[in-house]
Amino acid sequence: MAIKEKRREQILGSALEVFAEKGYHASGVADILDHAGISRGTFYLYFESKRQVFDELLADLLAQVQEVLKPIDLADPHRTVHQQLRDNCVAILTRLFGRPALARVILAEAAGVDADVDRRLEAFYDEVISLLSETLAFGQAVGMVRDLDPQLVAMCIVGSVKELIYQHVLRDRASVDIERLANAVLDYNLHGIIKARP
Amino acid sequence: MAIKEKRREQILGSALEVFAEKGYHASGVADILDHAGISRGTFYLYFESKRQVFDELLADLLAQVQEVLKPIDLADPHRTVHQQLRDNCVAILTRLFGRPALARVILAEAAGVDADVDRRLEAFYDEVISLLSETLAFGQAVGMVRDLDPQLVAMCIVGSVKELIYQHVLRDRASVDIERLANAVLDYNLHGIIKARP
Amino acid sequence: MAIKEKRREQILGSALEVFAEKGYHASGVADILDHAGISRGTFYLYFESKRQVFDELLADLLAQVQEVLKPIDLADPHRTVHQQLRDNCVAILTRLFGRPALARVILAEAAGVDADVDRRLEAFYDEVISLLSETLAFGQAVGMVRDLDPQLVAMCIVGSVKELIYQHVLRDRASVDIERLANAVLDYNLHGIIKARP
Amino acid sequence: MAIKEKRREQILGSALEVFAEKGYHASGVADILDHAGISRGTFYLYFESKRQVFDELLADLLAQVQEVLKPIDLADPHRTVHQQLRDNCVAILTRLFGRPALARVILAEAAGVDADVDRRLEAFYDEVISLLSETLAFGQAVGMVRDLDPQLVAMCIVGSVKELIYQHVLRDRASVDIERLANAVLDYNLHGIIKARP
DNA sequence: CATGAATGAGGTTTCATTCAT
DNA sequence: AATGAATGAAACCTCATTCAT
Repeated sequence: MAIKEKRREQILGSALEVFAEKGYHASGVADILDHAGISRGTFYLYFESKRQVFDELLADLLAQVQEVLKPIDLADPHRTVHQQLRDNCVAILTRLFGRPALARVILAEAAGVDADVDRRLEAFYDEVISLLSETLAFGQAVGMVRDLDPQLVAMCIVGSVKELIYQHVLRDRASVDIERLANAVLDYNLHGIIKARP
Repeated sequence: MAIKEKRREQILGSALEVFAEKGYHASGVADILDHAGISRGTFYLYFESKRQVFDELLADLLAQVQEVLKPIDLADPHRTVHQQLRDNCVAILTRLFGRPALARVILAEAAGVDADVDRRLEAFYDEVISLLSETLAFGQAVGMVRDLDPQLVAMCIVGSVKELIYQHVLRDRASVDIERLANAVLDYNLHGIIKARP
Repeated sequence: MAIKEKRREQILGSALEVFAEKGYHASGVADILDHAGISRGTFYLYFESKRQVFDELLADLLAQVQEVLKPIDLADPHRTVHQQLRDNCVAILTRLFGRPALARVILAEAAGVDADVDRRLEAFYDEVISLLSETLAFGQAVGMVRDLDPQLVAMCIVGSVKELIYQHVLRDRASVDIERLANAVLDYNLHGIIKARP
Repeated sequence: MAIKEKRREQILGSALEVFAEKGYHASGVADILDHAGISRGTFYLYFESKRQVFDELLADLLAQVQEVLKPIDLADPHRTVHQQLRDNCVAILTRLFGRPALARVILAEAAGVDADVDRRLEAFYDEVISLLSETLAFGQAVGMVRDLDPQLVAMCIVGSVKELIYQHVLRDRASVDIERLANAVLDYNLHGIIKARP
């Protein structure tokens, strides 16, 4: 049993690296096979198709991202809202830069794989945007957040984070200063770019 | 002469719609053929390969986007900086929402088509980010822009705009209120989300 | 009328050069068109197919060769048999080296074009071999020719001449010493290679 | 291991027969597939292209011919020069008539397949002619061979043998009297056709 | 007579998946 | 459980031929 699970993991790991390296369409089943050091037959003993492997990977990846995002608790006595936001930023950046392959696949390769995959990605981002949107609306209700369209701004926030990570994973800079990035994206999102009139 | 150019346009148009509809990999040359109402041979009379069609489309699309972006002129006596920024926003949104297929292809389908295409996209965004980054740095020099990392924030801005558009074309809402979107994304980028302490 | 015939000749000429240059299969109709400076439609106004052009060329070529070969007349009071043989050799070499393209096509490109063409070539060589064979048999009857199998030796003779020409056209040596070649092939065929015991 | 080699041989064998039967250009990969009783995919598992199959065949065939040709040893105490020549003739005729498809491909189908193939054929015949030419020159030096141009006569000899074989495989006469052919071609080449004056 | 854009059958090649061992 | 040779549907592309202008 455990051995079976191990094989699956091994194959998934190989697939992740291969997909991250060459993209889904440019990667043949043979590439995954070579990377994992197994034979064609074995692959289909554990997975139904190349597509299914990708599906499973994607589910994993999305779960990892979601796992890291913690809702903001205005009443938390130990950490200010700003600290919580910053922790969230650091956490997600840490996780994604800790597994650049993961980030590459989710941000650069997933789109365009398949109509199904596209729908799942869409659903995922929908959820993240919804969450953010609600958080923003709540922030408005308590007077912390400016007068803005929560839905639209939620999209913008998601986009700003995605692009920041995407641009850094793309150039696979091994060493990214996560703190600096977190501060930058947080500050940008909170205060914008214009210097306020004194 | 003119007829030849027309055919090319017709094929490119069909290809654009087909790629937007089904994605690059899921679209066969046959799909483009059917859509354009021409035969295999005709296609290869005008293009060398499916890949070349995509290349040409992409170049077109990127050019259209770049064409619309106007550098900010601080000394313009007729339009304030804010107006210029807003004009840019409206212009790019108008162009992309006016051709949703275009937006879909550039934002959702292009990545993962090919290593070459990926490089070209990367180069394109590099350029946009560089431009923005320089503009921000200049803004800082004249005291309009806050203390921030121009490079990183440029990425964030690009991401926020991309995602906003992406989310709207994805759900192909025929009627988008461009004014509202432009105002939202501009306001977000200028002032962030947090209500300033009075 | 005359103009029509001229066009045909022009196309045939172009086809001959193109086929000689690149071979039948490697030459597209387009190559012939380009060489002749005419358009696709025009070509099919004068010929039914690429194949038909080749057929016509081949017929032409074979006719030219046959035209040159004169039967040996033992009773000719003006020229000895040896002179007649030598004249034949010189004549055929002159004609073929005068039109190297022609020689290339008949010797190197014709085989393998088509089952039909193969049959026609076969028939042509059959005829030449038969003629030679009969001449040899007659030569034996009058005591000039050694005891040998006329049919087999006819084949050998044809082969020796073909190869000699083939090897020279292949390397398209512009200047071939026809006299020397004629003497060599004639001497070889008459006396063989072994020095007779004195 | 052995099984893989066997498949290759099987495919090569089928290809040889198909090419011999219909010629290179008239044969599709499908014909080879049908003949071998395998599927498209299997073919491309063992060969990169139809062209490569032909290349390999041709190399094989040329090697077989070359393998059979033994240089003449004037000092051989066991076999006279005449015997050695005759053995060579018998050997090459035996090998080629033993595999008529081989002979057909090498003599009738190879020319015109491709510029590359043409070059390889040319190189092959060059070598054979060179060898023969040197042998003739040596024969002259020791006084066995008449006064003749070794290069040209070498071409003639090659041509005579080629044509003899070609004419016989073309009509695929299953039963050829190799002894008779060998004697005929040898006698022809040694002594020519003219009865020596007593 | 001439044109050249259009055609489409047919060829080659790829690759995810199966199955006998 | 594992293997890897075999499969064949489906993709891409070419080019001799046609036909509307």
